[in-house]
Amino acid sequence: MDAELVRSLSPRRPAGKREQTKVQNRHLILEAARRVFAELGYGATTVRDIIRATPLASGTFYNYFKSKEEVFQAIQDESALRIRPRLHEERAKAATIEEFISGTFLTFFEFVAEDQANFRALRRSTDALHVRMDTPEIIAGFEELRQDIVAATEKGLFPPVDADFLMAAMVGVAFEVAERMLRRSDRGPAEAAAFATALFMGGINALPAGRMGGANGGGA
Amino acid sequence: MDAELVRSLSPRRPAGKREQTKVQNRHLILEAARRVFAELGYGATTVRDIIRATPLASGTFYNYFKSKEEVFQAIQDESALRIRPRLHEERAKAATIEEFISGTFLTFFEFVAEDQANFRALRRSTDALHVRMDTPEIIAGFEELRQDIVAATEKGLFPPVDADFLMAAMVGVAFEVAERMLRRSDRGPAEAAAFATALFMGGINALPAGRMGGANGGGA
Amino acid sequence: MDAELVRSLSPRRPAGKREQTKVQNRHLILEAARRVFAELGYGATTVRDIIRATPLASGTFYNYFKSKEEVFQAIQDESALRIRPRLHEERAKAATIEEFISGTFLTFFEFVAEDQANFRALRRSTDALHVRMDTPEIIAGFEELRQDIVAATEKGLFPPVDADFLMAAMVGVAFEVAERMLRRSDRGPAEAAAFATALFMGGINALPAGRMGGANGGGA
Amino acid sequence: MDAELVRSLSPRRPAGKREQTKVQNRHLILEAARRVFAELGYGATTVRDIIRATPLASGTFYNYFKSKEEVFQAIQDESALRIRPRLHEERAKAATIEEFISGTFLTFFEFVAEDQANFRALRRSTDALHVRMDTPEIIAGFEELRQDIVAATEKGLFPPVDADFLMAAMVGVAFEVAERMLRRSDRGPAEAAAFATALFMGGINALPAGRMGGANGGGA
DNA sequence: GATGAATGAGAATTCATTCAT
DNA sequence: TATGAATGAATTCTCATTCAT
Repeated sequence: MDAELVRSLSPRRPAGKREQTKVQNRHLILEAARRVFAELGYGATTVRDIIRATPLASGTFYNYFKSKEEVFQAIQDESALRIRPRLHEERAKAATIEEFISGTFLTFFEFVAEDQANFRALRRSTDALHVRMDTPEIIAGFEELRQDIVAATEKGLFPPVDADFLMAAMVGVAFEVAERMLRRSDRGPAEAAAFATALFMGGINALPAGRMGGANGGGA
Repeated sequence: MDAELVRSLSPRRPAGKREQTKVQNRHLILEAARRVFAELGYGATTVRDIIRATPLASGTFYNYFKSKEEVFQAIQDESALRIRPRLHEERAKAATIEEFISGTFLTFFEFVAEDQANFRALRRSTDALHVRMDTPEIIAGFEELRQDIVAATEKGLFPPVDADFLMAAMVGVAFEVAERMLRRSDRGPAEAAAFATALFMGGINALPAGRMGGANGGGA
Repeated sequence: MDAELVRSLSPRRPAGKREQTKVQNRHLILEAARRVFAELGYGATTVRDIIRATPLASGTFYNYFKSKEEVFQAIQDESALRIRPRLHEERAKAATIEEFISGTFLTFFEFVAEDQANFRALRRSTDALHVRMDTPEIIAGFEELRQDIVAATEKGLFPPVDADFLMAAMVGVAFEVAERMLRRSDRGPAEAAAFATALFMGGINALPAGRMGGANGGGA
Repeated sequence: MDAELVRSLSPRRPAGKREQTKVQNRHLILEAARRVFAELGYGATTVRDIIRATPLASGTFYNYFKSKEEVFQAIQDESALRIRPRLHEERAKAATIEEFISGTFLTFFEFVAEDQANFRALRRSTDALHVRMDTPEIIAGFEELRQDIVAATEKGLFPPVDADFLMAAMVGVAFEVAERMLRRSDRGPAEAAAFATALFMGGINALPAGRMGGANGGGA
């Protein structure tokens, strides 16, 4: 039985000094990276920049991450990990289309508003370059939305839509409207969600039927 | 009469060899850059990569562009310059909401389909990183859409919507659905446009009133 | 008790291998630079030339110096640091003008003779270009001479001279005569110093009064 | 007989348009170079910088000079060419040591004062790097001074000095004091010359005998 | 595991110079 | 002779990564 395993199983060594430092260092790096990405933008940031924003030594970085890509991904995944369950839960408990739609958007916009620093790292205001990294966790989030749509359709909540396109549309609206919201002082998460919800509520019934749908008169 | 003089007076002056080469070289670089960006993705591409994809010498690159950012921007602007007038024209001649909306989306999706190579440069297939560079020309395109919405609203074509959010929503749907479309073999520009149009046609009347709107029961 | 702790407590701590290497590398670079400057002249020397004259990697250079200017300055400062105290001491202990003057020149010319390699870096034998870098340390040396002159004047050792011009004159003679000395086989430090001393000894009393001087009929 | 020769001999083609432009262009380059050297310092200046400061094309530069070194040398030579005859004349007509010495220094300091821009290019105030290029013309000026000293010695004007060291001393004092003079507002050419003259007048008789002197007990 | 200096490949960029126009 | 874009060698410098301590 190896030492690592013993330690992780041991109920009365809840966080050895080593583990604590490890968690702490990882956190230090992630926090530093968040700040640096937000300041320099993803493209211009180098591993050195991140290390410099840290009290740690350069070699230490590589005990935690292989590259800036990996840190970036970790940051994105962390966000996704925090919001995905909330979104899914909202949709799971939705009894109506409206609850499904508005629950999704309101949760998302509220999250973005709380988590601005992070969101801004993706879309840096000061230069023209937007970056979005579709990490496995984020893609899973998209896929989950798609499946929730399919499930809702099967429950008869939704008409037979093209779930793939609908998911894309919701994602596009969510990200793009979120960005506008952050730039405006007259619109908060509630207004943004109201807007997006109304758009989809009105539109949803008019949509051409999707691939998995039943008998329908799809097409343009 | 000397050759130079003759040339400068000639109304159809065939643009001296010098000018011709300049135009040609600029083109050479832009084409090479397009290919390289599509292959390696924006982030991984270096100026050297672009030069290598060119018959030109390294120094020559710098006679035309200062950095890869600048070439990238030039490429994006070029695309925007090609599509913007088409989009605007579609909307200007729209007599109904439907023409406005479907004209915009169909034109956009058709452009993307034709121009795949370019659009793909934004998102390298093999990695998760999306980039979008909002060049002045592109931003102007967004703004133009916003103003066209305002104008249509004033003409009574649209109900009093939040033009900023509506523009953002259309942009988000356009880009995100376009990407899906490119990945799917069962959906082309016509289907994508039909989907997006239906969504907005249904939704538009349900939208809360915008900032410039008249008396209506908007809000969350 | 761990090794690090032991080391840090040890009063004769032999400067860990790391520190040793750092000092050594800095030295390696300075030595190489001295050689290269002497051979190619300051102007023609590149950072690469210096690195090549070193067993180190290119990046290592930049851990120690930012540019060839900085290495050059370090070399000059090092020289100045070695000679300044000697010069000052000579002058401080001078009981007569003659000791002041001859002590300064003899010390300088002897230093130059010992330190030829360095001095020659200022002037490449094969071309016409002289360079002199007035580093802070060197300027401080000039200023120290000026102040020593002022002090000697206040002690009544010197007549009330223009200390600024006198300093300049001594500096000019020192550098220019030193250079001649190095080119001649019939004159060494002793002769050069004798020459300069005689010049200033004879001339000093004839000088017009300086700015800080008392009542006298100076001027041209 | 070649065209160039014919042209240069022809009395009635005092300056064909071609020649005029040539002289003008050469002048343009020299003036631009003077400005740029004064601004950037010799080391940092590139041929491109000089060309940019000119209305001419890059290729044109090479019709006149091979490198920045050559332009620099031309500038220095031009100065030397202007002052050398004046200095020599002063010394040739000197009936006494004093006239020899003071004529030399006053002429030099006046020249420097008039010609500041030029002189400053050599010794750039804003950074630490001094450059002096001993062009053939300048070296000839030094040598001329040495020979004038020898001649004056032979005429019995000077005691039997070490002409080489004396020349060096005068050169050193001239350049170093000139620089101080330019930095001071309370001392002009007259004062600088008075200072230098007094120094050398007093000192000269005390100097050890030189190499070319008669029987003397020179040495330290 | 942490440290941080060394490494050296390679990226960005400049520059003197050429040469077709 | 003037022009100015093209050239590509050369230079500066950064960076991710390693590894002895």
